[in-house]
Amino acid sequence: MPEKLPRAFYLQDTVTVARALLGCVLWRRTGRELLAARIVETEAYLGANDAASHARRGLRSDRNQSMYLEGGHAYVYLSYGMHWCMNVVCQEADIAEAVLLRAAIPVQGIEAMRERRPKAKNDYELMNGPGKVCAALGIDKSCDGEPLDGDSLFLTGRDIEVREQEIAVSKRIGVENSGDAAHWPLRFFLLGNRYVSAYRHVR
DNA sequence: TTATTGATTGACT
DNA sequence: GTCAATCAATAAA
Repeated sequence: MPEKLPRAFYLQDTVTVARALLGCVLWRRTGRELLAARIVETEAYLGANDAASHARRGLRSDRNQSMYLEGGHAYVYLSYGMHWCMNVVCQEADIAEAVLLRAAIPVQGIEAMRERRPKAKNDYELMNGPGKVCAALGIDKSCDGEPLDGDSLFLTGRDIEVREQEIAVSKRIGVENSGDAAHWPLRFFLLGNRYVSAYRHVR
């Protein structure tokens, strides 16, 4: 079992964390199952000054309060009233920056993932979207605010090499109505990787 | 108080 | 390409 990422990892610049998370592995234990997924797509959300963030203008609510935790915790919220999405919280407490996990490759427990994602017709559809990552791994409200070095939810470092030139950058998805922030280059993914979301647009 | 809007997904034309 | 599902947060009234 690789080492869990240390707390200091999450206190780096949030864009640095978003890039560094590519290739890292997210682990989820539910009962006797231990599931693992390699992250291949992330998006950075930069707190109060980011119009696309749930914490824009310093907004606080029951939903987003875990964004204000110290780096190294999970922020899990319900998207469109239906789908859970998971963020990795960054920065010190009260700085609401986070990285959305948008896509991953199955590493362990793929059969359990297929059961949780019956609509996936092939392996690259299991977790090629933020709601699908949470569905496949059984991540829901119970994970919100949880530390990322615990027993049921944790992250370990890269188990593959990732060169800087393999990291592609684009604007974020689904935030068109956020003014200038809609165009900020804060989405990061592995170039040409079949498991990323919206693959057809960036092949 | 009511209306609008999503950090999405999947079904359908 | 279009659109509905479904609900919490926010904006508007």
